[in-house]
Amino acid sequence: MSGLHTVAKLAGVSKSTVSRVINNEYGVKASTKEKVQKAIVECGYMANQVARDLKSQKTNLIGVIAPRISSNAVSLGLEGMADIFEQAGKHLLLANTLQNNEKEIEYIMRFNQRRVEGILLFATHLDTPLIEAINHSTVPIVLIGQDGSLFNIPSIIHDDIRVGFSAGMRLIEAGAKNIGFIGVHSQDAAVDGARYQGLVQALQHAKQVAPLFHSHGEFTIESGYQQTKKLLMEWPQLDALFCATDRIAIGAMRAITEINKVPGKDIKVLGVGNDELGQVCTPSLSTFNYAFTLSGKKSALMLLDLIENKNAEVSKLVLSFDAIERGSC
Amino acid sequence: MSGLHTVAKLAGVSKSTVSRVINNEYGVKASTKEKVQKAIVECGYMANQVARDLKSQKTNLIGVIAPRISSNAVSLGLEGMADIFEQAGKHLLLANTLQNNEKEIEYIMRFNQRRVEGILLFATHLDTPLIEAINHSTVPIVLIGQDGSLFNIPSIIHDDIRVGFSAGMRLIEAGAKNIGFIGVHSQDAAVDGARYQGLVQALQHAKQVAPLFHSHGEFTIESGYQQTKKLLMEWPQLDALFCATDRIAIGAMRAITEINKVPGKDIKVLGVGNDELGQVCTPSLSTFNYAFTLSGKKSALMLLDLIENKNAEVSKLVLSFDAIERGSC
DNA sequence: TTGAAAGCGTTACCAT
DNA sequence: ATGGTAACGCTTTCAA
Repeated sequence: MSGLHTVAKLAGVSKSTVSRVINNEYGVKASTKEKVQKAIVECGYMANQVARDLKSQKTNLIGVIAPRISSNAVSLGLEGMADIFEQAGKHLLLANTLQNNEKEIEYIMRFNQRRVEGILLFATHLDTPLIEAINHSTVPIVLIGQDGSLFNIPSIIHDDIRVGFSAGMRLIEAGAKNIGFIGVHSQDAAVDGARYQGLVQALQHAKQVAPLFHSHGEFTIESGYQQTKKLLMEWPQLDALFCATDRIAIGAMRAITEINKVPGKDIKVLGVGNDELGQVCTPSLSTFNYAFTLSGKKSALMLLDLIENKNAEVSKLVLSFDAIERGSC
Repeated sequence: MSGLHTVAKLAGVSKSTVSRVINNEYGVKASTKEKVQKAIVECGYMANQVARDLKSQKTNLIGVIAPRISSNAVSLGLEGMADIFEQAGKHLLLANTLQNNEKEIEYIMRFNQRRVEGILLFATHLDTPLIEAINHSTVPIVLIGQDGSLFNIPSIIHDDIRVGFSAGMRLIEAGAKNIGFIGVHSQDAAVDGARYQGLVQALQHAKQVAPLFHSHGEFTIESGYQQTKKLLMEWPQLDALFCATDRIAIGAMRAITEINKVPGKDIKVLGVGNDELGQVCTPSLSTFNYAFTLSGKKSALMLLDLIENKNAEVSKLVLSFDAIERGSC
């Protein structure tokens, strides 16, 4: 691939002049400009962004680290941030960690080496090694999905405690007395911890007995199904189930249906996220609408702000949600 | 951010020596190695990959261009390719075009400027400007979802004609006489064109009348719903519907249910893709399993092959599918 | 075992 | 209006 040098020789001018033509700078005679442009097409010149980045000390690159690209929260979030960064002229460097915590840390380092201007991190946990890795990062990092504000990490989160609280209130209003909770792994402070806490607070607030159980599993329909199957045996008095995600809730409804109980009648079910799956299943799933696309946009804007003004104007942003009333509660 | 130079001064050695230590090269005295390593941590040195890339003329970067990140086909495909590239030590540069054909071409150029080693392009069409852009690319490009083999563009495609044919046969065997087709936009030769063609061939093969209609719309549930609503008025004799995607089929089933007909009984419905939505809806959707994750993996492998051995060993790869029998047919 | 210097492809400054 | 040259941060060759 030919460089500036080749073009210069071909056009009989200096590299400087070619550079000026390429960058549309003033002070180039029209005739030489043409000569150069002809030479450019002749040898199929294509600017080398790597060299430019080195020279200008600016890459226009943003790193994104996700635990699972194909999940609803991530793929919608990606879509939102891609939109913002596209407008800002930034390119996206994407890493899929498959929930591997070491990879997460490795990519923070690799992206720093690549001189990205900032990193967006979809998090499903937040432990000491990760916090340290984030603190060691030269470039700003915005956390999505976990609250890192205690450690001075700018974060975009959903209102997880309040969603748990609202869920509790909705179930109580629907007449539930024996409420269970199905979460995910316990390291996930947002999805597993906060949503459960909110539920507990609602029950206390309404002077009801504490939740029957707090079960832990995966983010999948299958996991929701398997857990519920067992839990139904164990807790025959169960009359309401709050699930940390819609997929879990959908699995739960299948298990409930299988023992000839009716979700929404015998056992109320509530999910979180407003996954499209909940619209088409039977009964349709009552849930909470989480603004995933918006979380991507907001985190992108926050990161851009952090990149431009080195000091953060906002250190934490809590996204609201809407209750979605459907068949299961 | 401090560079090799700073470390060198701090350790009292030359840049060359520091470079050797960083890259674990032989021939550095243990004592100096230690000195250097101490200096490295002291000034928080972090290798500059941009400079390395420029020097080595190698970026380990792969560009991915997609029309819609959050779609099933793309997000699963991304997941598959991310896995392969991670193992190969490549990083992913991601662009979301939102179906904007010009952006597609723009990103092919931008990625070339960034000196990516190859590009993976999820395509929903293939017109002359795009073909030319691909031919002008210095780096290899693999097409996903459209057949570019006529133009010598390496492609990974699904067996779209055969899926249409199979759909036709399935519907005929189920007793259908009046079959309609709902596709997408007509520029999508794979999803709209090939799947319809296959259906036509099946009907010919079985000596049945041609499809009642070939309708065009979007890739959404809503679009499937709206189209079907109209089509049901227009074609009261309709007893089977082949939809180019599962989402369209799900929308169609809703419209059918709304006029008090039963999908799978009064009107057979078949989709394509095996979206999870089809598992949970009622009736569950009969469809064809498309290997989206695999398409990502295969395209990644094909691209890597193209990057290493400049000549392609395989120019086109057609992925197979399985029939999924559920409630709607 | 170590260092000096060239060079990767740009841009920017200083001359002319 | 144009050219020469240094510099961005690194690797690599050649010498010492």
